[in-house]
Amino acid sequence: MGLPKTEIFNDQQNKIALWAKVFGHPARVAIIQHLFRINSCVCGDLVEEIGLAQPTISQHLKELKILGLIQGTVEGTSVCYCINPEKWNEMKSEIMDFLDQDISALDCC
Amino acid sequence: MGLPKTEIFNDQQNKIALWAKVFGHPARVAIIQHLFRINSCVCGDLVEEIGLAQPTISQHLKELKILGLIQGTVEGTSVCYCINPEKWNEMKSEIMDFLDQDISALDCC
DNA sequence: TTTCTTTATCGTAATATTGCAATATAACAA
DNA sequence: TTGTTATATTGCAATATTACGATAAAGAAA
Repeated sequence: MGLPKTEIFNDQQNKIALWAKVFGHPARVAIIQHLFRINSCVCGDLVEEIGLAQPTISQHLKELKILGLIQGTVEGTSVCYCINPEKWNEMKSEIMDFLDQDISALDCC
Repeated sequence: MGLPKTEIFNDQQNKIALWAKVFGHPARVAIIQHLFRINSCVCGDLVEEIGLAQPTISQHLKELKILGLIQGTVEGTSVCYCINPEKWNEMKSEIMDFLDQDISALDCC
């Protein structure tokens, strides 16, 4: 035990859970916010910006990269990261579909 | 180690991470979807509906309850769960604020 | 009362996540 | 070549999460 039983859920449910999980840590939220704020790619300053050790940041970047939300471009010695707009919009619309259900008609106890 | 360093992030970042984390498991996504689909409260049938053991469902319900997204009303021997519309909308707008940033202007490498 | 039904809690095993020191890698500079 | 800089990977310790059997709690039914 200890592993989620993904096989008993449908693709949509598993996908939403995967998107949500990657935002389930404030460091990854902060990384995304920083990429939006500077409005371009970022090389190197994330370690100082976020305040975690370099290997830790690298690991969080990897998780965002695996889902395709960010992409890295090698620029000489450093790597520039930026948001992948297509993936971001794909994720956004899937999350919205889940969140944006009509709640006004709820007939509750 | 092993514990997230929440103190180095701001309240908004931590809150988004908390909301996201609760949806980071497909069982909790499925529970919410079921509550929306039947459009009323649900007593008892979640265990058969989801397909996990009763203590496991109870635990997932508790996590949704802690964040206030669902509420339980005791009905005799059973407990009826339903979505809390106010909390749902609060969560939704906070997540939307995070997701709904302008990506068209991104000047990337 | 006793029994049944329903949900919550406890305890525990298995796995996942977080964080970082140490080290590896890769490109540039001298 | 050697050194420097920036990022990735490895390895490991600490904590968190997931899942469920056993059991508790509480109201309903007999």
